[in-house]
Amino acid sequence: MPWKSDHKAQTRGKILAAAAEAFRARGAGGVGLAEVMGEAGLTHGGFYAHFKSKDELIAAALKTVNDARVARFNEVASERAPVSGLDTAIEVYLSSRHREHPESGCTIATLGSELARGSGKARRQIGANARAWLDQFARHAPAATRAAKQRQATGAFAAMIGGLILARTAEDPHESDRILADVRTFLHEALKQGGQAEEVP
Amino acid sequence: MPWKSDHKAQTRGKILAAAAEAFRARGAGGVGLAEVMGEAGLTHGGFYAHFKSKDELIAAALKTVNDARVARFNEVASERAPVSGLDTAIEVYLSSRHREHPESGCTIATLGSELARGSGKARRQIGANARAWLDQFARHAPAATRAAKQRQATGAFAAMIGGLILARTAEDPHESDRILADVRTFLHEALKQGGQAEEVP
DNA sequence: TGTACATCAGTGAACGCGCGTTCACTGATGTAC
DNA sequence: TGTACATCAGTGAACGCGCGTTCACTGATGTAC
Repeated sequence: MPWKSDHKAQTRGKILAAAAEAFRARGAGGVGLAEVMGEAGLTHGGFYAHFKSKDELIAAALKTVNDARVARFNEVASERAPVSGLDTAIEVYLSSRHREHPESGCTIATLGSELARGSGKARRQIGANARAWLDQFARHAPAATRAAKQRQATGAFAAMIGGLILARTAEDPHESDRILADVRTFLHEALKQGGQAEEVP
Repeated sequence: MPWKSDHKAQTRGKILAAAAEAFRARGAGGVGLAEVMGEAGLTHGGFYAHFKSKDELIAAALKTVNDARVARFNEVASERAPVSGLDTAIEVYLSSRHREHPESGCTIATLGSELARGSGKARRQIGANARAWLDQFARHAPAATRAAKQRQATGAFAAMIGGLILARTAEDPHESDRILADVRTFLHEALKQGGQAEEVP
């Protein structure tokens, strides 16, 4: 064959990386394919040799980036025991570093609302990304029962997503820092005190 | 004068109402001015007799709709005492009704991530909307001190926003209902048990 | 070892379309006589 | 009361632009002789 056997796969990887970064930074509807291809060092015409449509690119980029993020979190969370993995996630997620770098951050906080309005592959994948995190967080939640773990994971992830979005809407840096700190404290306390004992039918 | 004195103000109101609905349903970037004007019963050419730019329309629609929502919540919350206003907000916000009607719902959950990326009047207004809710919720939070009220308001609002977004990304209705229920329970317990006593320095 | 070839990843012009914005105009209306 | 007029809210064609997608092509490459 005229090109190295992994050449096309490598190019595809470059496109996916450029897409994942650009879409998170400026929204899926806010970034054109020409821009993504340009950032991958290519011209826009070659796009359809790699993906069937923009929708498919968004879905593939979401999956690639989320699988890597979930795997990395799993490693970090396992290392830090006996601190609960969920408490670790809260610290990393609700940090000024994450707030300032949407392009390398959580896909739900940046693209959740936009993609939930759609109906194609990207819509399905953002749902899968959310479910992957809920499952992962439930596995690392401090509560005793399966149902209580799931409740802690869902409540905490919801507050992380909303807290990050709130912090990003605030223009005053002090207000934004205050929001992140308040949600962190709120969540650590809620996980310490509640949800272990009773079942809600 | 050739038209009734409030005629133009009424038309402006129709445009604002159509805009607020369309932008929340399909995103600010996902709706054209021609569509907004059409839904207001007008042609697109007349737009600039009412607003200087699309950015200004978005900002004005965000403000109109949020002022009304905050005022309405304040009434409902005051009626329902001694149940805390924050607990009332949680029930209404994290409902299937709200999940299924983004076009008449919270502007932060639908447009927060998108507009936080911008830099014009719309960006400034979405920040103002968020601050208005945080202040309002803090006023209705059950904790004793000002700082603890603010912490409860911020944590709860963050979880409401993220919970609603998570519920909207889920395609399975049962999973979506489960998410809403779990965040509601998580928040009611957190507000019952935590945050009243100690100060975090 | 050197050359001719077939492959196919990548190029760049072109498509129809909808966008935000501008502008010359039209025609329904309240006022003045 | 009836008519002529001035106003200005609203119309609709036009602008330049960027979008997603298509397609005829080009030229760098590994293989065969």
